[in-house]
Amino acid sequence: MSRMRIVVAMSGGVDSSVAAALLRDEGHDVIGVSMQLYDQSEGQTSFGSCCSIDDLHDARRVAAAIDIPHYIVNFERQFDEQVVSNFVREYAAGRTPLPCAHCNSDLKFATLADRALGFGAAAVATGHYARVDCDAASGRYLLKRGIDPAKDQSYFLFSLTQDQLAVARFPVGGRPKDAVRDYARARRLPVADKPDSQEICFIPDNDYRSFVEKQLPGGPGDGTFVDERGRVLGTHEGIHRFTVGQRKGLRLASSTGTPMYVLALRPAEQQVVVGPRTSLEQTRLTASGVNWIAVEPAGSVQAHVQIRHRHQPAAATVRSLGDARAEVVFDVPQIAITPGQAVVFYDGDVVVGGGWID
RNA sequence: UGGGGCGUGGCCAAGCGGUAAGGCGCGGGACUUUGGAUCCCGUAUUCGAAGGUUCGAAUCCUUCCGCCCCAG
Repeated sequence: MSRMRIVVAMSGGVDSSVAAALLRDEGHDVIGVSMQLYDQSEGQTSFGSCCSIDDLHDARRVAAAIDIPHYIVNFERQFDEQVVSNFVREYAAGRTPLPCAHCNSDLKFATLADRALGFGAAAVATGHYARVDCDAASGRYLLKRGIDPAKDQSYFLFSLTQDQLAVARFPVGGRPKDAVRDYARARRLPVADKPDSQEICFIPDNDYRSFVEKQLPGGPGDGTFVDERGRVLGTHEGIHRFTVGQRKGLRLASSTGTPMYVLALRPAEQQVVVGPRTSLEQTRLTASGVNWIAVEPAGSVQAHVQIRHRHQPAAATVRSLGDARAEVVFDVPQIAITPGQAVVFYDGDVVVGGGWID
């Protein structure tokens, strides 16, 4: 690979730090950039876990350790517009958002990529476990799973466009997590033994409910729990507190003695429909905002389809409905198909495409 | 003080003579850069109290205590 100027999005975690180090060691002209995504002036050190002031500091220390310039860009407004507001809006609408995917396609590989061009960079790198290949035959860029199946993050990247993939670099995608850790230690990066981040980075104390409630225009609306026949079983304090497939926190002791799960959310009626686990099984779904990465199929294609992060891909038939919509029919019913989550179609390691579950 | 019903772990609740289901909640664990997601494990030597019948009772009998309903 020829030497080029590359901007690396540094979160302060191990993966993006190693990504920067790897590129640096390959001889590229690397520029570290960290995104400031919320107002730090109020002294909320616990705002989130991946973008806190401590993380920014870690990123700066890593940049110094590998001798690259480091900048902090202020994307508070964009983050709020692209990610946070969508997150709140989705919950209010009875859907379960996937903020990480929006952050990737709408912020990191959009706003940040634009800024990178301003630095004279030719590519944007992140610490995601995924790979990009260029298909010689079609000339299209392909998104593929990371080598380490346990850490693969291609699911969160399904909505990257060809233009975005063209400039995307995922230096750790071809390595197992252990190797990334080892590299960080060998390179003496100060974050080598930092724990992996998890949960939503902008939610303090993992309390997304309070976060959403503070931003809901009319505040949380009370509603009822109903069974599949519509019988009222109890009351709840807001539809945003639930997601399809949820079992815990319902505080409903079923009369049948079998666990109750959330089957669906009805925002118009503020109803949470609950029922037995077997009622969570569904064979079909439709998706919107579909992004075809490899190629949009003329007819139906067989694929392995993932309906949530960490979901074991399931064999299914995928059909384009046109207008960025698609239908998926699984060979075997799947548990808890959840509106708002991403559905991603795979052909082996290759992401054929993906969309948002209706 | 006529009639009827009921008292099972923090809560709901099955069992109705054979040696305490299950759900909720709680505790712990696994998993995890979405989901107070899911999953796994644990959670009553004891069934309001005391006697009795029985090889054996939470389950049958007696008495007492405490609730609830109908009628007065």
